[in-house]
Amino acid sequence: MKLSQGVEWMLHGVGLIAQAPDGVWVSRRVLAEHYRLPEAYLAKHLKSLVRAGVLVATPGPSGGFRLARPAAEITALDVVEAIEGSASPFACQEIRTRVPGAPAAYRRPCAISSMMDRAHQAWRSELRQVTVLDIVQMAPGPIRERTAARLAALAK
Amino acid sequence: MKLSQGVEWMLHGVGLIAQAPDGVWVSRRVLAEHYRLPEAYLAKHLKSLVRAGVLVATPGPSGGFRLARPAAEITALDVVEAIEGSASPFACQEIRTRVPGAPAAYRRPCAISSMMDRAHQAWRSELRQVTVLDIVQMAPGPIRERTAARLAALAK
DNA sequence: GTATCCCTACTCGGATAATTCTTGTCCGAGTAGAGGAGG
DNA sequence: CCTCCTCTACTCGGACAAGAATTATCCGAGTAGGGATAC
Repeated sequence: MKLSQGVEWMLHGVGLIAQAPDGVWVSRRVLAEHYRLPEAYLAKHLKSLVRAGVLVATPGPSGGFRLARPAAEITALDVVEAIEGSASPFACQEIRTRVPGAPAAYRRPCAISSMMDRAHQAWRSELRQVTVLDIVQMAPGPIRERTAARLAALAK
Repeated sequence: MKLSQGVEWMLHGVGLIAQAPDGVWVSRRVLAEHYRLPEAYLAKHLKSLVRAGVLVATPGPSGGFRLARPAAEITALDVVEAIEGSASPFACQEIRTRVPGAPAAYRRPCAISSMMDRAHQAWRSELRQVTVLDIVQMAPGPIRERTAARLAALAK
């Protein structure tokens, strides 16, 4: 079980985009240089976030990305599932039906599958309780100020 | 994020082994035929469970596997982590330190990493609350009886 | 009939390929802004 | 001086390779049980 490293990139990245002043679009070039990440691969994950409705993109010079909704209304789960998908990591293949003498279709859902689903929901619940705004506010003040100054310089 | 299908195989498989009478060792051949699974690949996962101390193996004719502890003392988490490892699916690479002007080592842990860890712990907590005994007892009675009869036949 | 020995067959364990998914990269379509020319 | 046009440069989006992890397989080391043999 392994999460794509794009999850970390985008959780940080969305936090950065959230700090951009109104009217400023953060391009993937700026994002890549800010975190020293491969720009080409970053594009793939940003595209996923646009598809999921978390970010909005605009082309052309001074184009880039901004949040589709207020930072307080975007949860970490939205970001994670935009990249990883919302499917449970456990894919039940109903191997219990392959036991000789077992019915082809059980009445009750598989207990193991139910347990794994509960665990998955618990995991999602934790991520749903944290918003992008929370992530931004948890960064140390000095760092946040420096970032704000750098983003403001883009609006010139 | 995807779990190995071996997780499903082994959660069911350990449940089957748990139903074996004392002195009966369930071989991987029996297990593979019971669930119609590829025997060779099954071996890999069974080996992981032995390494993790969940199962005990013995070679030779009428050899096989049995539980290393009472079924009530083995949790689903033990089985899952025996196969998938206990590491968090989120591997924080501290990209926050790559931001220009950021300190090389922060005092506080990364907020995003902490959040992902909390989610992982919530996931583990759910799986820790279910024991192998629970899994066995959740199976329908008729199925359980038929399985018990099949396992008893191995002791002849 | 009983004990001993040998041999067969079955078990698990580790080392070795094939396949799928993640990772990584590139180039093309489209657009906004700047600069120059004309009025 | 203002307006319009053109052109450039920058943006995102989709299609295309490389690497890693999972999936799948095989064969060898070792052991317990059964059968034959000797007593």
